[in-house]
Amino acid sequence: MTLGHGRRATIRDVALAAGVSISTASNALNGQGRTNAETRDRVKRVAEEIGFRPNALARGLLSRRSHSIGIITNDTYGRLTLPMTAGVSEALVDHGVSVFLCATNNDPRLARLHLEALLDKQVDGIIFTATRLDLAPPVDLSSLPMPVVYAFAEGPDTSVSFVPDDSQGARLAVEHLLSLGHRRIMHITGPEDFVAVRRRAAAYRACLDGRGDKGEVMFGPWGEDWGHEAVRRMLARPEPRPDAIFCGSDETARGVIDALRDHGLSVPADIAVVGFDNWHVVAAQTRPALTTVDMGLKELGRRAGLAMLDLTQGKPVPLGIKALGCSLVVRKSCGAV
Amino acid sequence: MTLGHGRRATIRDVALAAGVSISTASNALNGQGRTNAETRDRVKRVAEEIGFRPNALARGLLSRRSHSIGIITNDTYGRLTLPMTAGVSEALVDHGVSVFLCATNNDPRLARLHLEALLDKQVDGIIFTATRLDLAPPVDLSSLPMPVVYAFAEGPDTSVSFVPDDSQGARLAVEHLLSLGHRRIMHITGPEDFVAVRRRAAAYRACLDGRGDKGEVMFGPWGEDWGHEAVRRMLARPEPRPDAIFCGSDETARGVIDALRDHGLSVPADIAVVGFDNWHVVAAQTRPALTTVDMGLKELGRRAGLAMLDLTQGKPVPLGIKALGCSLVVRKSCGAV
DNA sequence: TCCAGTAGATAAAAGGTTTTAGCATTTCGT
DNA sequence: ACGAAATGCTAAAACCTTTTATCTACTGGA
Repeated sequence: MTLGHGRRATIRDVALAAGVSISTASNALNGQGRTNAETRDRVKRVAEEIGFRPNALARGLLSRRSHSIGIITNDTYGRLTLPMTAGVSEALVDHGVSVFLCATNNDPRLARLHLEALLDKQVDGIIFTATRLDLAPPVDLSSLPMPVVYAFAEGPDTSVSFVPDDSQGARLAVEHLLSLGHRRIMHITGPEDFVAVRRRAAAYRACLDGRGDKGEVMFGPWGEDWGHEAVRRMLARPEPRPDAIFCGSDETARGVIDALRDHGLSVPADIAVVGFDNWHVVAAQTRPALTTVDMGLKELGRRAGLAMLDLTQGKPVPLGIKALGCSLVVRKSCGAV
Repeated sequence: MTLGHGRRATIRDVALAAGVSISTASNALNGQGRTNAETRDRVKRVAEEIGFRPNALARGLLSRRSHSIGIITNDTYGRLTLPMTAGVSEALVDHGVSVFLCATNNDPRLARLHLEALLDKQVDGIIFTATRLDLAPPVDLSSLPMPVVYAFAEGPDTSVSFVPDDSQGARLAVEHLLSLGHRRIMHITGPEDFVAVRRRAAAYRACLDGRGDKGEVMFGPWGEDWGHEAVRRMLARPEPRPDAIFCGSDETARGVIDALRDHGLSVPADIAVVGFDNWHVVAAQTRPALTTVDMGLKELGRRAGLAMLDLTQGKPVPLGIKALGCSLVVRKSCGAV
């Protein structure tokens, strides 16, 4: 900043200092129009010297692109949101696009407020994100004048959505257990009204069905307590005991492992356990550390960000719901190498 | 939207539909200048009908206030950031101010990129947030043309910072234990190079010092493992055992409680335990549920947001570091009612 | 009747940038 | 040497809103 006053340098200052008109300065800086190479370099040098950066407001006013997008989420405490947001942001920051984060707390009033602020600010697009796949946005997003992308949420068929492939993730877990020789595999998971829970359970059953095994699924509330309770019920029944448990969340898995230990059963020696989420605080601290399915949330956000980028640039993007593969993170709770 | 084309309604459309000039429309909508009451109402009604909302870009260009601020954080996985951001956002959304979230991952290149995007977008202010109090921003924030507020970080004396009152929080924990009759209170905490750790330890010592008790502090890495290890060391020593442990984090506390159980000691009957963070996943799931210190992160964010609001409106805000009180969340791990 | 004052409305400028159309000047081809 | 084409630059319009200064018409007072 070699400008005396606090004012930010404008292209006018550049033009003045370089002894050219504003249009020439603009052309030179953007490589548009016909410009003498010597002039172009001089303008660029001067711009650099006085620290000129174009005002995005003015630019956006004209180009109708604000280079910002909004993320609307219903999640305040962020186990899912923040990795996704980080992914989105990472995909976009190199293109000069910034991200407005709007936590609605599932409150329609708040959501409307946020949405109006976003519309006023002429965001180039909106990404909607939820804590569960089958949750509708707290405000109508179906007829906005800009593209909408759903991440970890399923939008209408005419929009673009990215979700983790729960079926494939569940298969990953079950096949891992099968490959280690386990044959009596149980599934302890969350409430059946979650679509993700139903998909994982269905995939689990399908995996076992090939072997003429119906399997057994216990639905319940999420959380560690449910893991304890489920183990209590399981052990109260007649033999044979399962030799492996596939859990619907890392928290449940932790509860299961703790409960098994309390009952004198060793993991993985007596019973192997697999989780779902790869939520680091939980999975890494479980004893033994948890083998679990990772949904790749950051990558999911990155994909959503890239899709949004294409949409704002008018490029074609395949519509519908795209399921992204999960990966298995092998730690100690299954006894694999 | 009664406008045929996808175009957003402008004030020009309002003026046309109401049969007045653009200036009159603007005056009527904003209650500026002299306007006939009848005209004013008609303009407002028309604006409502065609769904007019002023373009924030154009407005910002003129008023030099973009009604957006940036949050720069080095935290990607969000245990601290997201509650604070939610607080900031909550304080600002009612004033039409939106929040850009910039996760820098502590990478200076990324931080510079984000900062430049924010400056270009003419944000009205920047809030810096970190995962620990004594972490400098990965990019120089000292001479920006807009106000900077530090939340959960200590900025220079000439700026405005909000941090949790670690000393008071620690006192809360220790006095709770004292009030329950415990007399041999240990402190198991994080690495000594964290300023928050040193402050808590100092407050802990000061509390005991009045009773002629030096206390004992064990520093170590954060995390559950350290809790286990610390308990092992503690029990390996000659009697007398502590009758209470004040932990520097909930994770450590959970490790401590699990380890005590493994060694046949009961919490709270044999030893009481207090944590620090009130990180719900950890504190609520510990068995027994953890009594712990809550730093009020959301409130901290709210205060930072309000301060930013005042700053952008030119109101005076007291400079320096403001320590915000913590609160004690009583659960089961101390045996209090 | 004329003047001053006021109410109500508006034209124009400003904010910073990009783009279009157009103006000189030089170069090229014949 | 002359018209055509290319080169280098610029004025002005456009994006949308707010504000200032100005203009018109009317009211009331003398």
